[in-house]
Amino acid sequence: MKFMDIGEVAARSGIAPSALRYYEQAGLISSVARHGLRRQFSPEVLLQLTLISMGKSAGFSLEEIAGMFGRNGTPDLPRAVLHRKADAIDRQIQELTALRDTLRHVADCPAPSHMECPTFRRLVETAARRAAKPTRTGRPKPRSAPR
Amino acid sequence: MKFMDIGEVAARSGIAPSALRYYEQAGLISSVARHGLRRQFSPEVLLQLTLISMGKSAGFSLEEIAGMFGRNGTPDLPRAVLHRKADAIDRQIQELTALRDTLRHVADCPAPSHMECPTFRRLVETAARRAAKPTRTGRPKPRSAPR
DNA sequence: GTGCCACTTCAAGTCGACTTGAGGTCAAGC
DNA sequence: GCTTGACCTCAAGTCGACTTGAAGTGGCAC
Repeated sequence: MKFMDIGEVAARSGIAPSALRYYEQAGLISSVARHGLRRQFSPEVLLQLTLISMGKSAGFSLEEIAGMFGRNGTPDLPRAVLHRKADAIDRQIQELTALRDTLRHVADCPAPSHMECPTFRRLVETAARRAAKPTRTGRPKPRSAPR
Repeated sequence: MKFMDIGEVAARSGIAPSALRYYEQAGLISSVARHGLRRQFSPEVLLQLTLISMGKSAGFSLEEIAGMFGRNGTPDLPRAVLHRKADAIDRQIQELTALRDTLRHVADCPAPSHMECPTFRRLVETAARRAAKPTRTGRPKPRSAPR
């Protein structure tokens, strides 16, 4: 029965209390009880928060994450949907790989202007072709600087 | 000398004219001339826009992207910085891979509650441990829904 | 030469994901 | 029993990345 109040969850997860309240309101996590006014969280929530962080860094919105992992943190979607999400992530990994390779290439390529380097153009054009594939399910998103 | 005006760039790149003006203002792209009031873009810009899209889907902010690829689209950063960016992307690929594997696991695992499945917990905890590594350079970011 | 329409600028609005601030509550230690 | 400090709620603010709207401009087809 060792429950944590929001400050401890924040300390253990590295997520601000205000964000945790926001997540609760959004239905991503839930507190198991109150001690006076204070929310009490079960240790379980830390695992859920890890899942949420993973989803966020994958570029999913909180709404999408809520869709993947129900309020209790365990996904209750049809297998097919989950596999489609996984496929979307695979495509994103492809894109990231292309970007990483492009970056490493330009770091090492001695050509004066990369725009004229055939290897560079090939890397970018290949990425463009892949991105043009009309298989968009999970999508790229902006980031906001952590404050 | 075949320059394009903004509508054509938008059509070819799939990026809205308003966004292209915003990018120009942010110093991510530049028009080569004006035809009356109208901006004229060189075909080069399409490659730059691909680079920008890649960066965005990697979770970089426009400012970071502007830092990676100068106004002319070719990076002019020290090699070390570029390699560090690439390393950050590598870490993100790791995270995405973990999330994908977790998703595929829950799709196929017959356990009634994933929270009690040891494989599930191991996957998530491994990801948590990796995320806890204090090697943060490139960071995860939220996404806004495409409209 | 006139009308159309794709462009232009600039200010304001929107959206997601939080944070901040004001004002309030309450359990625990003294 | 009183203070303290960690929590509470609710409204408003912020930030990045755009979009929208109003009002104007100018090349080109007719």
